[in-house]
Amino acid sequence: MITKELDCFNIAQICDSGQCFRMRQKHDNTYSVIAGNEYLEVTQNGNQCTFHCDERKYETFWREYFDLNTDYKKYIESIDEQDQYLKKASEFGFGIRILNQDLWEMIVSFLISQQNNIVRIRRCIDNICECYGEKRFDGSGKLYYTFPQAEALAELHEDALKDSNLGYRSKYVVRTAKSLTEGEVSLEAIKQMPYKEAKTELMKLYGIGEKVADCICLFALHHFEAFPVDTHIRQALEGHYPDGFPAERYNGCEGVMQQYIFYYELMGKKMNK
DNA sequence: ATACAGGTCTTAA
DNA sequence: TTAAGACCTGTA
Repeated sequence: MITKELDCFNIAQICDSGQCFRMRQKHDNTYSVIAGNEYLEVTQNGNQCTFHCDERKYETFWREYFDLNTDYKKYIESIDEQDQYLKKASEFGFGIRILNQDLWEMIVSFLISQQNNIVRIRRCIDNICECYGEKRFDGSGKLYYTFPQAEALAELHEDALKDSNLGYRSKYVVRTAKSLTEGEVSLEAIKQMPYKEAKTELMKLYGIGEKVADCICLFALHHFEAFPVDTHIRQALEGHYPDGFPAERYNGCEGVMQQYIFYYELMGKKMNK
């Protein structure tokens, strides 16, 4: 177990920010997450964060995963004093971080996310992990499933994932898996590309449009200049930025601001009611 | 009941 | 180039 005192880190906010669909609340202050081949539980009390793993795993995997080398306070402090809306949003979601998640997993996750709600997205991803992923046990015997490889999904019939509750998105995932295993598009190449090139390349995949491509760029490739615009963000922009979001001012960290806004729109409203 | 979820693709003007 | 329609399914 590793305990750290962390600023701008709140596991509950990260869990609810809708970028990782394999993170859950376990108990009051404890959350679980599955990433790559690993399972982790995190307990947080105030600034004290306990990672239930050994130091080596923390240093070689989870530190990078949670983006703990990045100073988010710097981004929050860079917010325009005049912009009360963004200031409130960042105060509300001060502990959000942009995770470093697996590229293939984010492609599938955000293909599924379109025109969908977060509860069902989670269920869909659980389903395909249990159906096509591999069984694993963590140190204390806890069973979990890894995210399936592209090869496992590429061989399916285009409608096969309807059984996993994907609906019409089934063929998007299967065809995309095929494109990747056949080498039509290379994930390793995409990882080396700058933002705009990577986005263009991702949009060659069936079912990936501008919004989903931006989510993938932000959550897997760590391109902070990506600013995904979905229905919630569009509403917020119409209400608070009639002349457009001041992207120039937040050049290079638009995606971080997007997350504060998204979380504030999603969770802030829920708490008002 | 009807609209809407972290949209994209297809088809027609 | 733009705009309407279709698309799975669950929830409020």
